[in-house]
Amino acid sequence: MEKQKYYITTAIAYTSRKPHIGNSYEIVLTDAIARLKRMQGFDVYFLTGTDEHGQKIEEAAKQQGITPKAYVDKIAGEIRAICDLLNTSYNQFIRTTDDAHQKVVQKIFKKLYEQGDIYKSEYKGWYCVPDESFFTDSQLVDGHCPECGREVVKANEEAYFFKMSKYQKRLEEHIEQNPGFIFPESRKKEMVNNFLKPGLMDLCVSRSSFTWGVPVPFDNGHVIYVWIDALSNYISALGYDPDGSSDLYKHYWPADAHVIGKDILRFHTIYWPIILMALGEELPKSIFGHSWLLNGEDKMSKSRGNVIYADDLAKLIGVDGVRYYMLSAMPYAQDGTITYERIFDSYNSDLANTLGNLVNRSIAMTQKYFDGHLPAARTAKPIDEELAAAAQTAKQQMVEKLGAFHCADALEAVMTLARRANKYIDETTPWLLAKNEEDKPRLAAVLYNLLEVIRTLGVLLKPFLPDTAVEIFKQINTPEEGQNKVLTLSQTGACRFPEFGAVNLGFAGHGPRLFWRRCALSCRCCFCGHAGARAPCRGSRFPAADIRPAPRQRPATGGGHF
RNA sequence: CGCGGGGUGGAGCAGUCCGGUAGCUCGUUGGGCUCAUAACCCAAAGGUCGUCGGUUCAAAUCCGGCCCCCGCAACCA
Repeated sequence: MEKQKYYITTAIAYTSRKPHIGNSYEIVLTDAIARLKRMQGFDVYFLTGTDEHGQKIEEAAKQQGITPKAYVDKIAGEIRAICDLLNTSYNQFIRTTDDAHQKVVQKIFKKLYEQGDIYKSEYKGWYCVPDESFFTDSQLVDGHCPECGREVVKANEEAYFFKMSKYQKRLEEHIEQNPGFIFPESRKKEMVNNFLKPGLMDLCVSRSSFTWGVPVPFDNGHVIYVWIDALSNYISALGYDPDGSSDLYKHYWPADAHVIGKDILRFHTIYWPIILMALGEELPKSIFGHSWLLNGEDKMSKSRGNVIYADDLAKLIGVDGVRYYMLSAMPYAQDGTITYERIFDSYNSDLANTLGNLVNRSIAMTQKYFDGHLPAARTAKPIDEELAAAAQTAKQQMVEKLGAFHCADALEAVMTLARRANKYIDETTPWLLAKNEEDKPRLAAVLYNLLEVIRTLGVLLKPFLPDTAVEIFKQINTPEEGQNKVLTLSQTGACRFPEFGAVNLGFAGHGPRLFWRRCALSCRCCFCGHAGARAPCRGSRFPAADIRPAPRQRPATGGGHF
């Protein structure tokens, strides 16, 4: 039977500057979903990339005295490096400066123009002469230029417009008939109440005030503005073409999920579906507007000086440490916060104490008592079934929650299993069993069950912490087929492990390898290394990374997203 | 009255749709254990679930008023 396809995308990141950790959240979240879907047997295609045109970039490049292309090449490189650093499993990284993309964008624009959905008119607004910039009514601050505060003059600029209103009714019907189209629900309400209900204005889809963009194919001096340029990436990447699309496109479109930030919801839930309607293409199945990761109370920004970058953080707590924090600290539909103290606490208590220590102590006992090879004679007891049941619950919860984008809840379900396993150790007291020869079969069973649960944790962690999962499998010598299935209960309710015997440790004599070492930092608030024990310091935030990073990590590189 | 979300023990969250002993993680205190990473396990303290009122045998959960916080309110992306 052919696999069911699943096409998921992030927004493409704007290449204006190096992305901070809040920006990087999106691709990690999307990656977790993509990995889950692959585990579930879907034929997944995961797209990400960069949005590289526009006035801001043109200006930024000018300031640095380089060409826009050189500028975006550099930033796009940084963005991609961060996506790679964060171990995200995208299938394609599209750039809006790609030739193929630009050609498709031009074709789309032409098609829409020829069929009458795009028309030429005037963009009425205000012009700030010294800044050489146009502004709309709503952008003005007290009737003055929002950037310099000076007087603005009325100005008209020739521009192309898209007839949004023409498709409004169809879009409203579609949203109504497809309850899962926009989620979370609160975001959908915002869009419907703020934009759809009052009625859509036609959208200005070209600019002539700057040149860094895809040229309008039939009108010199105009470039295609961000909407059609950037949004089209989702189809151009697959090989959409008004004159006949590729097989890849036919196979994967429509997208199953667009994962985007709440700030660009309007473009994805209104403009984009309408563009697709005009093109006669299917609409995406769902659009998820995620919330933001904030630094304490504030949005991260350079001017506030509170920016945290994923690559810096990874030097301290490893890539999976960063992923773990992002994925566990974000509530479903509310903004989450990142502070050094919270990073420190969640890292130590979840990854080091609960998970890392569980793996470490279980393997250590297996080696200490059996030289790493568990004998076949094993005695089961009823309590084992509780452990197996906990594993089942964890699996079911993880799949259900992550599938619904409730990522933190999904991870919590996995950690709950790890905690249950730690408790099981105390309940079964293997160190006492080890003292009597006649208890050896029971001891073997206990340790086996632990290793099975650890293997299960490895499987369940794959979407979230891919490197950690691999490390777990390696440490307990898990064969390929054991890396996908979690343990199951037999019909009689007795504990039955499908890969019984799979965890025959192959490196007796070696100690377990610590991989989530507890961070013993002197400063709890900002990792600055300040010596005042637990007292908060007022030192600079996030300086050098010389404070005992997690031992395993990838090379640190640049930054990523929008 | 523009629209929407939030206000739950010290901190961060779940629960609210489908009313019925208020839950989880961290932190704190006391105890246990010793396989393990000053870890793990157990127990306890700590909340009138923003506020006022209503419906109900019963409300964190339903209804209404009010007070705070946040997001959105179209061409910066």
